[in-house]
Amino acid sequence: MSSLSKRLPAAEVEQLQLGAKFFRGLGDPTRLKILELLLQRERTVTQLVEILGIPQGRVSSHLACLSWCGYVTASRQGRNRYYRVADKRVRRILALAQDMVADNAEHIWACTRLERSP
Amino acid sequence: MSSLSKRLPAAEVEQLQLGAKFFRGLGDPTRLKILELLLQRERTVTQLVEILGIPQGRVSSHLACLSWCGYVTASRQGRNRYYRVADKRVRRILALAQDMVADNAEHIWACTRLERSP
DNA sequence: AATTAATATACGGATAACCGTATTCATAAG
DNA sequence: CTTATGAATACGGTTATCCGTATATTAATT
Repeated sequence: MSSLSKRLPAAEVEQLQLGAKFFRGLGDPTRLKILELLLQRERTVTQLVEILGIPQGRVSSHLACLSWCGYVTASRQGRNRYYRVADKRVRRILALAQDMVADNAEHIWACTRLERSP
Repeated sequence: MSSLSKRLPAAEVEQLQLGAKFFRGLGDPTRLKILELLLQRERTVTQLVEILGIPQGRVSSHLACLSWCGYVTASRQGRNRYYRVADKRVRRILALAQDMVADNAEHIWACTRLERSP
């Protein structure tokens, strides 16, 4: 429970949780890499496994996550499943973020909210 | 360890981890609400505490997180500390996301990668 | 200097999310 | 119908992240 429920309307809290979940979909390096690869061209799970070098099940799980959030879609073709980026806005969001990250790289590492470096 | 380290260049993995961390900064409903409030106008910690109805330490922690990632900055004024959004791009990212969320709301709830609803 | 107000940090517990391995499901080929 | 290939799901362990409460820091006020 987001602890916001006390003072904020339930409907608004729900919207915020939805948004947060959406961003958490992008909050994993493997998923970011997958999106990057799918922005180049559509690909099958096996192709992604080869490039990423991680277990097939893991890749499928990440793709499932990306799919629920509306970042990617898939289509069958024989026994292969081709994944592609679902929405033009994905590219824009990633570009904007990359832009901001470039300007703040050193700081971001420190963001653990509690433990600090020294 | 992101498990990508095997096949991808270390420098690229680092970039991806940075990007992921950046998005995780937005992956919390309280922090999204704080950003929304700070997009309206600058505010002190106490003001945010009043609106959000959560412990002051919690708010400060979230602000610290947002600050490390470059989303907000602060300035002293007497014994108050005024926080404001640091970058125009924040508004654009949030708007894009809200847009996409609106189109995918039902799906996003289901994104737990493993456990499914039925 | 001592006190108060505003803000920041620390700590321990609870939950979510990731990982690797193993298994199941689906489609096509023999 | 059986086997093999591609993909999805399940499970247990580990780490990250959030929360509440408590404490420390900073600056103004008396």
